Amino acid sequence: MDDSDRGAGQAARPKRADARRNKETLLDAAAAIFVTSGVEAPVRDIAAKAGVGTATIYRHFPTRADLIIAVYRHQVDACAEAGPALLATSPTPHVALGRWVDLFVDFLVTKHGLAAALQTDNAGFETLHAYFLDRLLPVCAQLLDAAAASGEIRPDLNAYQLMRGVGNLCIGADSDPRYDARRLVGLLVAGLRQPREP
Amino acid sequence: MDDSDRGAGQAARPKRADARRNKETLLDAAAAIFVTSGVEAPVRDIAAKAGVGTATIYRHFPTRADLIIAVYRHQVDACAEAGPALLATSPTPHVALGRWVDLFVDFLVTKHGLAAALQTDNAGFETLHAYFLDRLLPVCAQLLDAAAASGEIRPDLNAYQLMRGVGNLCIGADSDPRYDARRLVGLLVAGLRQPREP
DNA sequence: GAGTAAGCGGAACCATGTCCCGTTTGACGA
DNA sequence: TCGTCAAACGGGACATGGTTCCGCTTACTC
Repeated sequence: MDDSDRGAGQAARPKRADARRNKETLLDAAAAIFVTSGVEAPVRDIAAKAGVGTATIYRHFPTRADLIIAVYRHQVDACAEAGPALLATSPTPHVALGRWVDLFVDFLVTKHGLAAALQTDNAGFETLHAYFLDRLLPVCAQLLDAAAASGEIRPDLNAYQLMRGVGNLCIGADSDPRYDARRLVGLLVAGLRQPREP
Repeated sequence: MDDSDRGAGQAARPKRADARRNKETLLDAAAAIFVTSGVEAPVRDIAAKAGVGTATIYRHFPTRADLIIAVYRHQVDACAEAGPALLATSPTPHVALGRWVDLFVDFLVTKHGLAAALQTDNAGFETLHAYFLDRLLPVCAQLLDAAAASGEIRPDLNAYQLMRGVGNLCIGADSDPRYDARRLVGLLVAGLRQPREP
């Protein structure tokens, strides 16, 4: 599952061995740089760290979003797969939703600048936004529907808005010790709860 | 109250008439550009619109934050002043808090890119962040304290976190019809409510 | 009306994203 | 093993946008 280029899917794999090696090297370099300088680090820095020219980055990852997606794909997948599992093992759907959102928040707040990149309307990041949505929105919707069906929460907020809200709340959560995104997200999810049956 | 340079405070007023005129012109131009291109619009665009050189902008407004603050100062002041008034005229402190937050959200979502600029950690925007905090945090704290004192909400969230949360939720609220920041903020404030006395 | 310094404009400089082009090199058939 | 050649490479060129510098203009003072 970690040799993403080989075989399945419509992704064409590079023919030359050095190309594949460079792609790996770039992924490692990018991951390292993202940790220290955030996901908006200069392209040249990543290229330098990997010991390649800038064009090589663009050849393998046409947009920055492609690079970010490639670096975090496994973790996003893991988050997506955790959804149904949580639903199955949690006492109630609302608890499952809360746990899953916590997972998502933990992922986001540890990736310097990722939450901001997700929400920015700069060109070139729609792909990133779209990827996250594509991968996580169905999971979120499933949890939300289950919680709504059980009557625990008000049924009138769609998954998209919840995901955006959570993502937004995570912006800048690192780099500001006074701000606790988990807390705020917790309040937001609490606000979802059905006041009571009248 | 609209000739901000004259007289009071420690703000030095430009001596020459053309300088004062240019400052006004720049404020008008910036306000117009902000509406169409957002608060991150290129400096050259604003200068061009005002018919001045770029250096003139930097002479009057050393950082972009200074310009943004100058453009929106009146509206921020109005929002700050509305706080105590709402507290006095609303049925309960929690209602006052909700109304005030709505006011703030309405302000933010109509200023393209302002919420994002407030939260970005790019250098040069700390001043902006600081100004908003300086002006609005005390008001928010007053409302929050009143609501906590009345027992309507849990008392353990400070005003800073609330403001950041609200600000964050407003990011990108324009430019995405599927996302309704007012709604999400409403849920957040609802989540603040005391569950019940046990 | 002349002197002077505040203020001005725009060119210059720097950082960064993006693209192009001449060169290198891995893959493969002879 | 060696020759061929297109894939892949590197780094320089270009575009954009923020910031600063410098020679010129002009509003104020006397």
